[in-house]
Amino acid sequence: MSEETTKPSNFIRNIIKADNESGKHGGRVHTRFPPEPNGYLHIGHAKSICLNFGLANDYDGLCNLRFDDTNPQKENEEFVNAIKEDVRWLGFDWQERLFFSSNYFEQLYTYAVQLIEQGNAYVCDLNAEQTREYRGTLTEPGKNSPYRDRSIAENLDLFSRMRAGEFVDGSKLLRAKIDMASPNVNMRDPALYRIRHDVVHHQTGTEWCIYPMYDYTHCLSDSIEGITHSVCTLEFADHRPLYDWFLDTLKVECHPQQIEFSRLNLQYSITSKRKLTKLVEEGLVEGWSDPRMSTISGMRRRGYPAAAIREFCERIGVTKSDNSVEMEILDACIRENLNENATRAMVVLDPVKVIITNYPEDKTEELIAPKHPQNESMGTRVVPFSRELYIDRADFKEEANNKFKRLVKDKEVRLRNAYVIRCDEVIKDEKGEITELHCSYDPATLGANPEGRKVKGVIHWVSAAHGVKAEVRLYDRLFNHPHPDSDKEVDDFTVHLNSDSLVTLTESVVERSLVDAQAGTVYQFEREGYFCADSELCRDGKLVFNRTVTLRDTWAKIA
RNA sequence: UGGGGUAUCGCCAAGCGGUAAGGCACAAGGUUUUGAUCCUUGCAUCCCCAGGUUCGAAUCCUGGUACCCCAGCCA
Repeated sequence: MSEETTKPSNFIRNIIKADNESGKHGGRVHTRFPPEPNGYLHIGHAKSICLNFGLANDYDGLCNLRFDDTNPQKENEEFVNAIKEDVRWLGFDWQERLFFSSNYFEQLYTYAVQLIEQGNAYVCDLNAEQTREYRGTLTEPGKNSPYRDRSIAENLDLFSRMRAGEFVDGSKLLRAKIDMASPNVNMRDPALYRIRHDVVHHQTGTEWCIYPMYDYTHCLSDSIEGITHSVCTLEFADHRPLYDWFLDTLKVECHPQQIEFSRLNLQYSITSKRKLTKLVEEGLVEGWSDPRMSTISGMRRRGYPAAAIREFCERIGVTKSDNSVEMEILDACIRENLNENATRAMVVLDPVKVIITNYPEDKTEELIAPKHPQNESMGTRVVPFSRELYIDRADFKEEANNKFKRLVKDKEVRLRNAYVIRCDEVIKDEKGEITELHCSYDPATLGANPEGRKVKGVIHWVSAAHGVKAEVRLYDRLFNHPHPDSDKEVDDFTVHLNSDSLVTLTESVVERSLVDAQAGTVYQFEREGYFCADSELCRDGKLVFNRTVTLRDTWAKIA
């Protein structure tokens, strides 16, 4: 795709268009997605991934995957691998451009030495608490560190000894010498390097005992990679002067442009890595890929198609304004995709037995049903019909007004893809619970409307002898508060956890064609919703389906 | 008068001085062997507020107001 694109405009695309016209970066577009491997990616990252890779794609540019791995205490290889898998699954390709900030540690060290030589950085002996005190507050300027005016020679010596491991953690810091009175606290002599012994970095092992800070590392990594547009979220806008300061002060050739956009806030979910980590670590969910999680791996296991997530990221747009996106937009994207692509099936979630009293006991018909009612090319499936069936308990009432378009005692209903039946008798146990419905079928109604009467209701069913038992997991939103992580009334967001977010059905019966369901495949269980064969729980012939999303249900609103 | 950012329909969001796109949601019809899908129609005389400039302002100017972010040796 070139610049002549149909994608909706946004302010970043406008900047790129203007840059391309003025020749600012030589007409190049080179972005990067820079995750820190300290957790799994979530829907907010998906927005950033789609933006960065999408921009590169639309303007014939490139997008790198770069792990921002400067804090070995929180990072590990598991996260690196999970992130790569998620980005790839989302449909993006970094080709040979997989990088780590740690690839540049040596270069970064050299730049730091240059800063010291230029008199732009110094080694500071203040401890953490003192550093904070010297920094001042938002409304009061800070004051200069007593170590600020060490000689260049002393700084050079100290810094090389920091690297050599002569000093203990926290005893020294390399700091930029900028302005302790800056109204922007980020400019008050920010830390460049801290000392960290006793940690093994997932990429560099124990080679280093000093690690560079984000602000220092990020801009230079961008510059080294020849990034043109360094897109990040709004909270980094205050860091932009620092981003530019490092690049200007070091007089590097490539000076990328940092552009900030607002992060996604999805209602009834959480997009904070720290809080998602808490859910996992405290066992409040079944791991990072729990289908209720807003993680990419959770959504994948839930059955959300990658294309639907990409479409969602497209629809919500990119701006700098605070937002609160309704879950309905995501749901609409999921349904739109799955309605078009998912094979149809009949599944009885909560079975009650139906006996067709006028149907021969030993007979079975192999009825043919389309895999998709609007798309013949998807083919057909065989649905066995016999004397004993299951229908859903919710699809029967002994008495109901004619708004209830399902089975009612002494009334008729259409069995989807099969015959019209009438309920003649209701059998109950001693507790009054319905155990069987005795019905009669009209043999003339297979693929034809009954003579002289209209049957408007259609319900789904499964042949008792041919259906297969399965576990069905009904998922709902994980939280029952639209903004669980910004409710100032409570001190712990977990109080907003929805206790009904998972309802497990163990007695469901699926039609025979589903026994071979491949993990990850999403089906439409007609009249119920979209369900995905679980990738972790379908084992040894056991069938487990996750509800991806329900069908739109206008009846539920009325009833 | 610490700094930075944002304010257009319930939600998201175009708009860049020429007279308010689109999507979601919602409402009303039609088709339908999924109360699904699909189709049709409706849905901001008004763009945070108040002044001003202009033939003309959501777009420019001035002054307010509200909300978000920043004081990690996290990113």
